[in-house]
Amino acid sequence: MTWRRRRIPVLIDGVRVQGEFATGLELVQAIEGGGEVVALEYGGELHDLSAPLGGVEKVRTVTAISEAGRSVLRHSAAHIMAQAVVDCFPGARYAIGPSTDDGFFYDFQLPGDERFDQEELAAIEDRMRAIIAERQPFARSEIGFAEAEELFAQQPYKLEIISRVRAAGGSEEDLREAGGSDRVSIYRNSERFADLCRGPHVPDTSYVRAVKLLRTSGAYWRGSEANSQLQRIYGTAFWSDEELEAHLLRLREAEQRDHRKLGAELDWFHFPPEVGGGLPVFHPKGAYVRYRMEEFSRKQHLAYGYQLAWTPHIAKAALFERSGHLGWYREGMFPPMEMEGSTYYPKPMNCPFHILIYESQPRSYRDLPIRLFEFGTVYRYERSGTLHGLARVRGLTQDDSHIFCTPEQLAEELARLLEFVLALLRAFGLEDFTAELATKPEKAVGSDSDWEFATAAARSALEKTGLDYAVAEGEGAFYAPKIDIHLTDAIGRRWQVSTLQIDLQLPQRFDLEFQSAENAKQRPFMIHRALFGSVERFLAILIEHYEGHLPAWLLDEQVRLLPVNDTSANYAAEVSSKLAAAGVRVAVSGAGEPLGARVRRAKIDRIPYLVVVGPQDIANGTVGLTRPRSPEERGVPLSAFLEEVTKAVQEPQLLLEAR
RNA sequence: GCCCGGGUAGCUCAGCCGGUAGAGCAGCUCACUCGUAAUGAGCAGGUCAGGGGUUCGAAUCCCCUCUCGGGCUCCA
Repeated sequence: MTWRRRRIPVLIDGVRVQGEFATGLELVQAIEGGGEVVALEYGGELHDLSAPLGGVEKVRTVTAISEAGRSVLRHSAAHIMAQAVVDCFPGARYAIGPSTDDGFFYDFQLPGDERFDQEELAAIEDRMRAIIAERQPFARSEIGFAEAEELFAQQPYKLEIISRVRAAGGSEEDLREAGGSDRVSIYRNSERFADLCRGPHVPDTSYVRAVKLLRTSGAYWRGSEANSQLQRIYGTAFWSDEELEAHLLRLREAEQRDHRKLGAELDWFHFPPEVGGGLPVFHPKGAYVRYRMEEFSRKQHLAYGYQLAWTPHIAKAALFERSGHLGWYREGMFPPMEMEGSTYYPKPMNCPFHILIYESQPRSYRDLPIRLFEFGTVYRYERSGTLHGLARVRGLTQDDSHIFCTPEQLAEELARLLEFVLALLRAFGLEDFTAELATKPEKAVGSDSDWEFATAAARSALEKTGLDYAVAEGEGAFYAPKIDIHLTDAIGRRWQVSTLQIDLQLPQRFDLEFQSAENAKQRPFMIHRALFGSVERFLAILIEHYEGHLPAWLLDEQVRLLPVNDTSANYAAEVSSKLAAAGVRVAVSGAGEPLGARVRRAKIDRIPYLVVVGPQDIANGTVGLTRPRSPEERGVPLSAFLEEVTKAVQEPQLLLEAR
């Protein structure tokens, strides 16, 4: 196909460029920094640089270091890996190989159902480098179904994809996916390797400068256990070695922050096999941190118009039948227990219990909103392979609350709630949040008008806070639109913490009502919400975010006093009792061991304030002070030290005006 | 649950081709009294995850179970 050369100017990233460009490649060669461009965006889609420009007048460049550019680069790296695997394992079948947030993967089925091992990974990586050095072009072409089926005759997974595209036929989306109603697109790197792919790709393999294969795992075809398990290889690729190194460093850092490792090192908790997977026991120091977290939270809730509730860990089957949990959440529940002819279940959620409190007496509009709060421990069956330290457990404590309000109050309650969530999270020193509004999924209960009403309330609450939020269309629970709060930690990882859900189902199932001002029976709205999410998971996030150096107010030991020698012991005791009198939690580590060893111990224990006192301090009325993650400072006057530390270890103040 | 990799002293780990177990740290005892990340010496510490099998002989090889870790979300 030939295209007429164009003389009219093209707008590149908003800048007018004059010239004759048949393809994107020619175009980017004409601009500064064009060598780092891996694809172009026009007509709302990404395109190969090699694609003919046709009548395009406006383009945006996609550079290798942009997020979209990285995805292109990594997707190309995935193809290179597949080619390398096919080279190393003739007869290997390749399934799918997308880019991911941090890299890419590709799934394979090896001849004789072989698995990859570590040395083979290195060999594949070497082979990839050879392919990269060959500068193989990523050549796109479009072929008919029949031709594609012939080309991929030995590739059953590709055939399956082709037949799906073929069957999908008419819909807009499928046409876009497949690049045409009667054709599919393929990329050919060399005579030896072609892959079915929508693209785009970098112009040739040499664009993939820095690549690293990371791990292998099993993965089901199309993610379903009903299908065969394939061998997946994860890798990552960057535009430069420096970027790759920085990424690998970040991975090592993340390992250092692993709350499971730090939890053991700090002696905060562990998971005894005797108790069972996903069931943590908290040791004194870890239990203390929990206690502080929970007490702080309780205090804030009480000041902010919540009432406490307390409910048991198990209940009869009838309650969960009525709530519907036995219908739609049965697989997430622990198995039942029989006693005195009744069947009991450990609770997977607290809501049914709070509803029983609501309906324990007739309610008037004057009573609403009713906000019930509880640290409720729930039990959920999580598959053994999904358990992960405190971040994914089978017994967890939610800082759970259910708010019952009138329809008129809903928007205001949500706005208040969001304000409260953010204030609470900020009190723990967390700052970087985003929100996600999840809307009605295809399979949902409740009327459209209720969904619209609830979703609009959620949206207006989000607008009010000014928080950045994304809308996840159709991602809501079947019974509720929800707002999820995500937080970005110190090394850029995203965690979901709080969740706010507007329940459209339970008030109906339990036939909840209140007496309105017009003396009519009306149904209340119900909001579920957890701010920490779960205490366990939130603690895990704090540990990883702070690398174990949690804010002092949460710790059972805020100051450790180290007398240099025994003659300093009395002075240390004096300083210690002054601190204790001021409400500071302090311990003394006497001169039984050399000072260096005791300092080391205190640092490993991550005690925020380290205080060394010796003869010079006795003479001058001073202390030697090491603040969190700071160098030591000698000769700090005792009074100044007391004032500073007493202030620094204080719990955060009340967050919001009480209501 | 499934795939892969582990499980040796409280912790971190060594232990080859099968010959019946070793280090550092932690612990205990004694000495040392010290100014910011390990003072020295001594002592004690093990059903090599559990069970079965092969073998003259198993931490080591084979099978089963338990348990821990990496994945199983990203759809050409």
